[in-house]
Amino acid sequence: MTDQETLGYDFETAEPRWQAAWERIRAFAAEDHPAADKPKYYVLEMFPYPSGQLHMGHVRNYALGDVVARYKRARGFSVLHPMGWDAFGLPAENAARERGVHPGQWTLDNIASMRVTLQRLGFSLDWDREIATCLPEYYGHQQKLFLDMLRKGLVERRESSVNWDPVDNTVLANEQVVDGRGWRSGALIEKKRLSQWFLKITDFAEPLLEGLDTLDRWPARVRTMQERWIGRSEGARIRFPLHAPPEGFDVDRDSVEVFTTRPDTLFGMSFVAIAADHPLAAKVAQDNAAARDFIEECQRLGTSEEAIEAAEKRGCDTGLRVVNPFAPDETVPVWIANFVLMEYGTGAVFGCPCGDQRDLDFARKYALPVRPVILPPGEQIGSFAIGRTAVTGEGTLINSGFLDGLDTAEGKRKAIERLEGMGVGRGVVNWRLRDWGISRQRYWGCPIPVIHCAQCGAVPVPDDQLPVRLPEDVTFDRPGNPLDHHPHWKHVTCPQCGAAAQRETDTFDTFVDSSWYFARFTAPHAAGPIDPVAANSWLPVDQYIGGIEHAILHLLYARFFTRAMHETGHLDVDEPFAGLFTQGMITHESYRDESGWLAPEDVTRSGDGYVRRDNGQPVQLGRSEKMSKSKRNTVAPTAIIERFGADTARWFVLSDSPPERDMEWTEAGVSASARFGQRLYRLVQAVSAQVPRDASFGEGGRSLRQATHRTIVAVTEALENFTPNVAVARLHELSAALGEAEKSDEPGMGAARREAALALALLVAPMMPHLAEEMVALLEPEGALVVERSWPEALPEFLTRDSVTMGVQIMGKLRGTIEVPPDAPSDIVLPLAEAEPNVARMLEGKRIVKRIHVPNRIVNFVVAG
RNA sequence: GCGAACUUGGCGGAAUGGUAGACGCACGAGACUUAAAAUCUCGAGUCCGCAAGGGCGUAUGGGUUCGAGUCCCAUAGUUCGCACCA
Repeated sequence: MTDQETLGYDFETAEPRWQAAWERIRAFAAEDHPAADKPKYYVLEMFPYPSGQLHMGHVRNYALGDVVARYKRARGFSVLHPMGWDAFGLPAENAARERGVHPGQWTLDNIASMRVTLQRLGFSLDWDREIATCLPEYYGHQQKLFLDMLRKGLVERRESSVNWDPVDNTVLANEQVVDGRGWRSGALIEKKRLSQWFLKITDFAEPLLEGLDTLDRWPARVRTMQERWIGRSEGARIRFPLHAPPEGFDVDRDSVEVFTTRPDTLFGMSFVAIAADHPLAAKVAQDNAAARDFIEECQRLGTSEEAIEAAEKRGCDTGLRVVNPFAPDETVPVWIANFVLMEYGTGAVFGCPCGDQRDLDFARKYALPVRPVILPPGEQIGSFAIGRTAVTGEGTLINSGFLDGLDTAEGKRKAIERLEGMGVGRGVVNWRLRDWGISRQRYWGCPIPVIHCAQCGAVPVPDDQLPVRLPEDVTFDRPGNPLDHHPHWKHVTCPQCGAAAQRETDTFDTFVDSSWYFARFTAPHAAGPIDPVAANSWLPVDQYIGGIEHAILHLLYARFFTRAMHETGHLDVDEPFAGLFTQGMITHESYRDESGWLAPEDVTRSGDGYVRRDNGQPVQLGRSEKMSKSKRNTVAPTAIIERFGADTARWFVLSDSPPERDMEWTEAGVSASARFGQRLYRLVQAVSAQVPRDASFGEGGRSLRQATHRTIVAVTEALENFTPNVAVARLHELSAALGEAEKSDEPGMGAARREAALALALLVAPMMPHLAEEMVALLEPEGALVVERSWPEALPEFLTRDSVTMGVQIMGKLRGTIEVPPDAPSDIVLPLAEAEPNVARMLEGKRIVKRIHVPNRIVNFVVAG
């Protein structure tokens, strides 16, 4: 016997039936422009990468978005809720190399099967607006956007470093570098300089930072993370001339410019450190074998900041010395250090061991001098010494010549003033944010629409030749970029002079694809990239929903791109996402035995533990963690839909955990959700069978009506607050009240039950839309579809309470409760509280010092003696 | 390493600074049943107590407050991000 044969509600036939009914009336098609008589609401979930199978994380993400979309539609908004595919990327190329499938075919097949799953889940999506970034109908417009930015001066070409695998002769992504080695070849990777395209996001550093203040419906932590990422800091650039330069070096030409946020500590400088890829380091390395080896070693760390920062702090003395402008008699050594980043500031820092922990560690390691220049508050100048801990806070400057006695802020000001007066430095604002390198040496991405000509340089592909299409006939039988190997694709003539020229064979970073898709959704069939009228009327996205892992890069790139599209005349908005919600992961227990990880369907509960289904042998239970293929602790949405139906899957992912937190997937939880759906159906069946449609309310049923209308308020509030788990709890309570009412023969209870049943149906609809339709069809067979109905309204007369229960505390500890009328004044409440038997007993022999009464909430007696 | 966050019964979690543990899961007892499943009813943080009631309790240690899960400081553990995964 299958699960559903024992059940009353047959989701297997009902779900497709209602999906067809919605389709028939095109219930989810958005207007080209939001209807004039309705407020607009654009709800968007981060579109998926078509990896092959929809996973539970997607179900949670899209179920959340669908709750918002359906709720807002019921509240009378003109809703835009589209879906598409982030379809370019490395996994398709990996599949091509590993299995010989063409990346395009692999991707389109994946899209086809994932679309079916999304549709079976019954999401209220406007499928007419579907886009896939790997199709020329999408990426051609992206090429146009890029060229517009190029013409506007927002694009630059310059050199930067990549991870190079010398065995596979290919560029590796950071995630393909494992412990400094290529993931396939195992070769030690090297840094390699390549000419690449950059989008000048740093031009927008200030507005991107300031714009964060306007995003009041973003999680504070995401705003903080972006703020830190952009990293505005005030400080100084200081130029140190070389002291007694060796042969071939020049005092000024080879001087070192540093950026510092602590110019006040310049008197404590004991070394200067430069990045391994600093030009001066390269120059030193020409005839310094030790430096050469050290630089080579640094390059093996790869390009990821994480690897560089986590590595042991090491350095190599170049033998050069520079002069401290504040102490011209002193010179300090110049070191190459593996913790200095070329990308930040000037690629060089001065080391003040007193004021910076990293500098102090470095100085101790290489026996460099440590001069105390900051006196922390409460320390005495005579006894203060620096041990293993630097003074990273503020203090009073000491041993610092003209800065002596000043505090940190004043010291910075004076130091900069003096540096500027001497002409060796100036106060500057520095940003941590770096320009966005968008060139990728890969096939499965959007071609960069540029032609390289020996005479004319980098020439944009003329607009009328767009899109530059990816060639289909490519091979993956050798490493490197197939576009580069292709027999004729890159060989073209220069659009300007007609001479033989070469196409750019790099493609865009896939983050470019996802930086404007929300705008394309507003007019997905427009002839140009963006229809400004549609974009300006639908944007910004009112509610954007996705994973916290995108808190920085994707969201920052999209914010930048929107500003860049504004500047190139494609739209008039600056911030793409007015509201942001970041949802947590789905986790599951993991199981293993000596043969390795086991899938949930291979194990079963037995007593206190788990055993294998096939041989009954006990299984070790691992902790609950993110569903992943490697741990085999995944649960396929398709399997759940088949066994329990879409509504159960949706209900479960929404029910237990607050959506921003991780949620644990459990078998018991899913079946509980299925049971609740059946319970609702039975309750409504009973009402439909027992209560005539024209039953009148009369005097009875007030308590059920109160429960109904309070639930309407509570569920509405929960959905507005993005806490569907709380809505679920309140709906459980209303269903319990409705079940209880079946036993009552109060006159008027029938009508109250009908009212409760209909409210239940409408309130669960955003979460379980198919079941809701079924429930309403039982109650009102000729009535409108739920998707055409508006959200229920609570009647105020049922929201008032007859009495409230208040806690009574003594010294903040609960000693009893009292029943009082709502909003009862202190002269009624306090005597009642004091008279409560247990309270009275505890108050005996004590003197009440203070009586605290918070109406409807609490009474607290402070006592003495 | 740096940045950001999270931590409440056996489990998921609820709680405008005001009765901690709503709601659900798992568990136990009972009803229905030839039996099981399903369904329904009741119970339950923990310790002491026959009970009434009391002690303790929201990761750990401190602080602010009449009152702290909630605010502040420190510590621990876990998670996310670190610019070529998406």
